[in-house]
Amino acid sequence: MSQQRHGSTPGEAGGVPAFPDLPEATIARLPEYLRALHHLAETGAETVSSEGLAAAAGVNSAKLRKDLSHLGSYGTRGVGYDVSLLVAQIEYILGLDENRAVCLVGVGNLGHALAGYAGFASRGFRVVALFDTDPRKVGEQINGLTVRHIDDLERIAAEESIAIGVIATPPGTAQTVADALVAAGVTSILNFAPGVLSVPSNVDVRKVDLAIELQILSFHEHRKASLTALPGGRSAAASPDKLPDNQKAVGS
Amino acid sequence: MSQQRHGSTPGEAGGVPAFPDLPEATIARLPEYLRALHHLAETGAETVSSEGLAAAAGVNSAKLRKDLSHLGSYGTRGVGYDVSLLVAQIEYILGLDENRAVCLVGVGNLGHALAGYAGFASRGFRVVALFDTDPRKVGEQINGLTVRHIDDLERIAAEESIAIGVIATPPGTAQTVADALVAAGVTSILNFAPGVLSVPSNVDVRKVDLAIELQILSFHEHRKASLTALPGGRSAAASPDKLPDNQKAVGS
DNA sequence: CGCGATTTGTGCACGCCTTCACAAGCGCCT
DNA sequence: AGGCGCTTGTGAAGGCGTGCACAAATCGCG
Ligand SMILES: NC(=O)c1ccc[n+]([C@@H]2O[C@H](COP(=O)([O-])OP(=O)(O)OC[C@H]3O[C@@H](n4cnc5c(N)ncnc54)[C@H](O)[C@@H]3O)[C@@H](O)[C@H]2O)c1
Ligand SMILES: NC(=O)c1ccc[n+]([C@@H]2O[C@H](COP(=O)([O-])OP(=O)(O)OC[C@H]3O[C@@H](n4cnc5c(N)ncnc54)[C@H](O)[C@@H]3O)[C@@H](O)[C@H]2O)c1
Repeated sequence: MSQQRHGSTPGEAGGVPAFPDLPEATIARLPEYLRALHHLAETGAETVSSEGLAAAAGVNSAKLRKDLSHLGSYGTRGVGYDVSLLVAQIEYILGLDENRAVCLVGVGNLGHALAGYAGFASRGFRVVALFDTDPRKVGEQINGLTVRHIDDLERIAAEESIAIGVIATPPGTAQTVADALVAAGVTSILNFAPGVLSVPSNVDVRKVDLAIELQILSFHEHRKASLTALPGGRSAAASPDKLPDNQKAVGS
Repeated sequence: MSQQRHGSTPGEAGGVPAFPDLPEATIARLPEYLRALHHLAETGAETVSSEGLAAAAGVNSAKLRKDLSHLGSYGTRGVGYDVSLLVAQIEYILGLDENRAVCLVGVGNLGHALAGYAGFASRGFRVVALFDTDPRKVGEQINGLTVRHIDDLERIAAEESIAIGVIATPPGTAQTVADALVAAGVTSILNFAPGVLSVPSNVDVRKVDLAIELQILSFHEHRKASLTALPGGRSAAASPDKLPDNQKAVGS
């Protein structure tokens, strides 16, 4: 896609793993590997083979090995990967050891659910602030956090060093909120409102759109239906796949 | 306007547009085009240029044209695309004219928000049933729907011809729920629980994982930080991009 | 100490996707 | 009618990602 291209930086010493520029597709899969590894660690496993980890993460083992090789991983031939070492490696690469501060804007239906979600904390993030404009919402306590007015965004973002913002407001106000986040120094945005955000090139935006996911599924339903309706179309037995075709990475 | 190439099924007559097999990347973008088109239609526009629509959808105009060409679209050179015609085309391809029935399993924090989400209905779907196992939840009314016990899934799914199921239960029960959905005849699943689902090959699964999205953003934060810290790294001015790099498609 | 079993890391080929660049088509204006 | 400007549709090229297949490395055991 766009940025990387610090290509070499040959002045970097060989000891510390510097900063590899991984393929987008790879970094999109690392979180899945990480989750699988945590699960394995809980079961007491100390090492995993690429085959085993790949199965747990739902990918091809060759792909997994190539992904891990990109981050100069330490596996042992004949044995596999050291689980805790690999966890540490991936967490480092993803920057999860920094326990990043996240703020959430829009405490409505969806925002309320997100604010109470335990998955944030357990996966390396701290929700440190909630914002809304609705005077009935401002002041409300959710999960130990007080909902603030969005006018306080800039001040609080600076105080808490917030780098990531989540937008859960109606579509019409999403761009305004995004602008406010950017002005407050946020450089990564996760957007739940349908629509395209325009932000400076140094800001990353990822989007989650429920309806899009459903529509993609709907397409496949449509396709499946038209296949079985066709005389030439082989029935279900025709599918020669190995994996239940998902979104690739995403990247989606 | 030739448009053939739905590969096989040569017995197909030329009149009806048959069923083109679109690239995955293309179908992942169609919903975004559709949303942009609806927005344009509201503003009264009757036609759009590929440039204009591409901007509204946040993609490259060449990519948009190629995508539309795949579905044998009706554009007019020198003029652009007829908005309402294109809307109809895309809705047909995505199968949205069938107003598909969707069920939601797991009416907790997240499920409650989803059940009340208006975006389902406005984008081509009907939420026709809610399921849970918690006796305190079963019987509850949400948005005009009664929460049913999951044991009723099979019966209701058959009655309502439910083809799409949404999973919003804890991760530990997601596989069980998926199995139940499959047994009930559901062939498309949208999964919000972290983890990998295993399903028959004729069932499509898409996954939405908040934490993964955040972790990908975290990676980019990490990368950006290490760039500015590096002596050789050009500052923000170095980025030569045109679009704020997002997840691709696909991919999710 | 050597051998075989096992598993990683990767060179390579292939296919998909993206992007450029431009000819062909269309409407409008003169 | 003719020409001109605009926009689509697409051929071609390049890049990226995937998966195969295998050589290299490591361990355990005899
Ligand atoms: N509810 C869902 O399940 C769901 C699912 C997918 C996507 N979404 C999307 O997520 C967004 C939120 O959905 P919702 O159902 O929670 O809507 P909602 O109306 O319940 O909540 C929106 C909240 O945003 C607040 N808000 C409005 N403008 C604001 C501003 N400028 N700054 C700060 N806060 C502001 C409102 O006061 C309200 O509390 C919408 O864009 C929706 O399309 C929702
Ligand atoms: N809350 C969020 O914002 C959020 C965000 C991202 C992902 N998730 C994921 O979504 C899922 C749901 O999250 P939540 O916060 O709503 O959890 P929750 O505990 O609030 O809700 C889970 C619901 O599922 C029901 N349930 C449990 N087992 C069931 C079964 N076998 N059949 C039917 N229903 C069953 C429970 O009774 C409960 O009502 C989790 O997997 C979570 O990781 C949640």
